[in-house]
Amino acid sequence: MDITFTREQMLWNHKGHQARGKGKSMAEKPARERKRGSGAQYVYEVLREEILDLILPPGSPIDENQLAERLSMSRTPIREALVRLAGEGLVTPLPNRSTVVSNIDFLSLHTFFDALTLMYRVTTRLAGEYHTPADLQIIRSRQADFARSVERQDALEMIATNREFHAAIAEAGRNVYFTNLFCRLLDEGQRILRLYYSSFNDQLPQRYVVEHEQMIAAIEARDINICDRLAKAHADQIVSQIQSMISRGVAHTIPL
Amino acid sequence: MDITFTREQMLWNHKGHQARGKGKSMAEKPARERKRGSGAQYVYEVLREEILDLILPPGSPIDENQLAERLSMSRTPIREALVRLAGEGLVTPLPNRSTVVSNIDFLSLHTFFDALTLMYRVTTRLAGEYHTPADLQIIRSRQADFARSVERQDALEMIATNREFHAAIAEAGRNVYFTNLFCRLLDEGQRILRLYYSSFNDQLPQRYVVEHEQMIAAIEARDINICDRLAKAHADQIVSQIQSMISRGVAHTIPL
DNA sequence: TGTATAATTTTTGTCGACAAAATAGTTTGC
DNA sequence: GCAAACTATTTTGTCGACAAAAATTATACA
Repeated sequence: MDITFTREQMLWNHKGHQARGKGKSMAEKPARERKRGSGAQYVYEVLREEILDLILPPGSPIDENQLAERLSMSRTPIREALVRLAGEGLVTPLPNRSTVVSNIDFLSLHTFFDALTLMYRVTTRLAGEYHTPADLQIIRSRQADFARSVERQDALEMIATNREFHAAIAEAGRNVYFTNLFCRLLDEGQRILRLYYSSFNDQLPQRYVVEHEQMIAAIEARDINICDRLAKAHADQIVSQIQSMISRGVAHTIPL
Repeated sequence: MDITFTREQMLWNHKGHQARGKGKSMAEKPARERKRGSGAQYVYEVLREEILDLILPPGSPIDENQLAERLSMSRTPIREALVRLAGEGLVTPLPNRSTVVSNIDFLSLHTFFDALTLMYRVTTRLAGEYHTPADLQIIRSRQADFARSVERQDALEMIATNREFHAAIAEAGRNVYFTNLFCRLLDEGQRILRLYYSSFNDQLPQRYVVEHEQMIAAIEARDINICDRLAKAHADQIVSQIQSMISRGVAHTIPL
């Protein structure tokens, strides 16, 4: 039940929407004069964003030569970026064949939801325990960003700002192991949500804003039990929304 | 409070004990005639093992040229392996300077223990939920290996077989996210335990054997509450042993 | 003698090239 | 007309080379 795309759909996505987003120029970068050592990092960031935004849809092959030409550098830093992305599971290298963007395995979603829920709980709990005033300030700022995108009914931005909000909470919990896993899960979740983002414009986001506020209050009060309960409720809410999106089956980025 | 080594200690470790273990030849590999595409994988495995066994101690720099010569291949596959290891946190790349084996951060050990304990619990719990008879067979086999190494009082083998036992339980839980994190934590734990393995020959391992048996029984009975409780007790036991080892401060691989 | 500067060596990050594998395309046989 | 075998092209994995950066050594100067 992996999601797959025909070659036409892939090309549609890739060519047609390649240069949208944060005003990237077609030439993609002035070419020469990059800082030494920043090459692979840059490729990594570009690819990561395109994968999470589904500009590179699941299953699509990544052509090293083409990328090298587009970003005007040699294949070496591109390969390094691909190895890193493979380590994070965003990309799957097929031996002696092209590397492809990892598929979204809908059959193992319960596994994903289990991990996501537990990480919601444990990071919020730890944030209640270890946060500093500076952390709270950042968290509140992220929450303001999220509320603004809900105001605007911008589903895509909601997904991104929601991610940043919870990532900030995780940071306040000060456990790299949990933060790393949680961010990986949030990334994976972003890919799934992007598939269904047109369903994201209902009454639920407003509820999320309220729940976020409650979580902030619980964190500030350092009441880890309430943190845990709120996080679990929030996670369950999100999980059931994703599940209902999937069962309704309105994937947005598989058009035509 | 990161652990550091003088250059002499590093050389002692590296040169003196490099070729011990599973009968690796000094030449390290027949050189030519490797399968295409296996190069980086091989380097990865060699480095990983040497890092976990502290043959390459924390903080020691990894010389790409030297490695390339030792394994008789070019720097390209070596760099790929290093990127992968960096992704797993076993190695830390210093920009424009050599990559070093990641330090063990004793100041953040509580963070490590938190994550380890939670993963012990959740993987055992999930194993109770999702295991198959085949899983149980593997788990029992790993437990037999562990019991044998306790019998032999071989502390180094205890560490390895204990790792495999719990990894098998995690596999039975069928959640890649948890399994991945757990294995990373077990690897990190292996490095710490190796530092103190001489303290590992007391009465505790026998107790671990018993606790393992109880966990197997709970998994087989599919009683996830007992699974959870036993896993927590087991984790607490191990954590407190490591803490007492550290407070006693008898590091074995920092000799002379 | 000690310290700051300059020259030298070592090491990393990137590049272009090449051979093994796989893919695509063409020819041959039935 | 279709399938199998062969050829050509594309693409990956690896290599050696080179330049930028850092580390090391040598030199100048107080």
